[in-house]
Amino acid sequence: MSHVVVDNPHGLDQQLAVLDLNSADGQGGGTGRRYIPPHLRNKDASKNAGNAYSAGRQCGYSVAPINLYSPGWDSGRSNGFVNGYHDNRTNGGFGGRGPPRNDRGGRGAYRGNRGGGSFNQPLQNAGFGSYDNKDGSWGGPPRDAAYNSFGGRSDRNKSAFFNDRGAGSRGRYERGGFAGGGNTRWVEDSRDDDWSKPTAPNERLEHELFSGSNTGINFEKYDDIPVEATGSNCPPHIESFHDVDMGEIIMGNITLSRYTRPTPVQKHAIPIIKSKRDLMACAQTGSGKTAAFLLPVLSQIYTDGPGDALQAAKNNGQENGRYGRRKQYPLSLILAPTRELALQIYDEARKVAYRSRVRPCVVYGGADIGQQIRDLERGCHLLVATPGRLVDMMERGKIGLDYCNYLVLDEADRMLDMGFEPQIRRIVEQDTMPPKGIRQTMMFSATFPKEIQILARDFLEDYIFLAVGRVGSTSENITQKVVWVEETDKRSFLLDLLNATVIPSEVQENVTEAPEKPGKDSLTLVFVETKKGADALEDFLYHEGYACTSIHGDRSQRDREEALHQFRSGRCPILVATAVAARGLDISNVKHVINFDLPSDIEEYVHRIGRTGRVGNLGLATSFFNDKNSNITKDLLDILVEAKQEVPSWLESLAYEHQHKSSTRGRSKRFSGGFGARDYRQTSGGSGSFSSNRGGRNTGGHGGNRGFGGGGFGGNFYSNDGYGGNYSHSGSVDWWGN
DNA sequence: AAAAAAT
Repeated sequence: MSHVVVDNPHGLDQQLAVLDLNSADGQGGGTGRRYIPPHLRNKDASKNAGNAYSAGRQCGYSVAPINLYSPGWDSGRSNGFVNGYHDNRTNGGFGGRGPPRNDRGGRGAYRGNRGGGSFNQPLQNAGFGSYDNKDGSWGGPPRDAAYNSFGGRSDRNKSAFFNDRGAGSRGRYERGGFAGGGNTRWVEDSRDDDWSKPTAPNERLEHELFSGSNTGINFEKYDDIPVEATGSNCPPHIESFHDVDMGEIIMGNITLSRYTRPTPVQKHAIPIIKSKRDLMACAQTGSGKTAAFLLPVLSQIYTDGPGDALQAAKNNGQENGRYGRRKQYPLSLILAPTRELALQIYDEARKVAYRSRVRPCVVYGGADIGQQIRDLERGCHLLVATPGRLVDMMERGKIGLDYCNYLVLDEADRMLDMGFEPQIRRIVEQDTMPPKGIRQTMMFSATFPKEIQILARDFLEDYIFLAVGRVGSTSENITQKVVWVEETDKRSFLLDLLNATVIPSEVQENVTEAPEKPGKDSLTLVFVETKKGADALEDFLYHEGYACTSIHGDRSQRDREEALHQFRSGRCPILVATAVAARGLDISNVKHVINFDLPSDIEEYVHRIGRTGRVGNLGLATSFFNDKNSNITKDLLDILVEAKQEVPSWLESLAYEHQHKSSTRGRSKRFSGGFGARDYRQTSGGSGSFSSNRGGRNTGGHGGNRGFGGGGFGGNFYSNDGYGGNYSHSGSVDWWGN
């Protein structure tokens, strides 16, 4: 880890270059047009049409709505603001974290970890301690009383007081058809048989969970997001959370979360899930999809109670004597690709589970498994997990999926991409999980390539396919800039960029902090391609005096979480990250995403820039482009055009050249490009050239696989045959030129 | 020649 402190004097030319990105763009001479600041771009409503695929495109499925929901029931709609996203949840959720670590000191600490492999810097309650607290509740006194004495849910504490100490009373859980009994804690916790009734409030917990999420986002744009639902007997979508009866607890937590209106994906997914249908949804994180499944699933669990799982847990408890409750039988399982995403979902689940008897848990690798086991043993009704660690837990006999009637695969494409398919199949098919048709299964994926289709075929029963237009990524609430920067100039250029912070002069008066010290309201996410590069760049920025931190896969889990926390909280408003942070993470207030290194894969690009401009906010994405990035030229151009962004002329020429040079070349990655979310938008949006542009990847002979894009959706998508096809990893060229 | 994820 050498600190290459580049001597960057912030030369005048550089500054000018940044302040006028157009002239900086390049080499090619720049595009010579005005730079439209993000806050102005959006005013042009006429540009809005961009991302709509035609809702009219039908896929051959009759949609015969069932009227399951009485629309009359208080369909009070509110206007304007919707906070219904999982932003901030970490802020809120981890409010109870220990005292903030000193930026600098802290950094020193984990910096050691990365470089040398020495691993012992004491990090106070970072990372694990944090979600230790989360549940301090149930079985006993909170573990980390100092930080979060009542960390757990009030109700749990309550029941702990009432029962744990006083020898559990009851047994009467009848709802699921069981006479309860015995004195396992399980039973104690369900001393009130009715899971649909809220438990006692707990101010402290309430504050911890809900105080942070107050983004007040103007949501108007969301009404434009196209959603298409196909499948037999698709229930009608809702317009208000009140249009479907989710019960007292859910409605209370919706209110506490300040969700006023459902997002598009929620409008559709909630009634589908509530009517017990399987679901395959193409939607991005940031579209509100976490709540879209958590709300109805938990609502259903509250209504139905624990059912057989209670008995199972009891038996288990008896078998294990006083060490009972060894094995937990979650009623619901959510699988996610990355640890951070799992945590994020878990944090959201805690909110939705507030004042309920449902106890959410999260397990993932890189953290002390013993601690996670102990957490599980306090009860686990809803489990959020990364696949590897869950398999581990199952093999250790800590988790039984016998009663897991709700299964959610989040970011399914990403999970497959990361090679989790064996683990996923192990979990879903080769264990004790109820079969499809019995359990209810929901899959979420940004793309819908063949691999996902097969998974859907195998895991889902008579499902509804939901396609939600992309919210953040390539839509117009993100201003995308591509700038030609040679490798050697990247650092100084970055500094200039950070200093300029692209705060348009028109709004300078509203900016309270100096641009070079972006406050919590303007976070900057800098992506690099390698872990080494992340370390090096962070060191560089650090020496240049920026409050920054970094995240990548070689850092300890604790450091990753801490870094994320520092970033989210605004203490380190600059985060240098590898691909680990590209997907799924929902961090509010990311105003600027900088692709210090462009990825080789356009989907990765889309995911990255999607970290900004979230939930209706405006964002800026700046990408450094040079010779090394020729492989992404064409795709990048497509994206820019599609999102109605300015296209540097040099990029255009390059794309043209490149296309000629490599017309026979295949595309990278299995399905990264094939029909990304953008495809399904775009193809039906009328850009006929789009699919053909994308070349031999998966278009050939495969119309049917293109989701609902290329017109072939109806065909072999639902049928179990017809997969044969050209999904070969045909010659690809990646970032390294492989 | 990367990254991610169970250890």
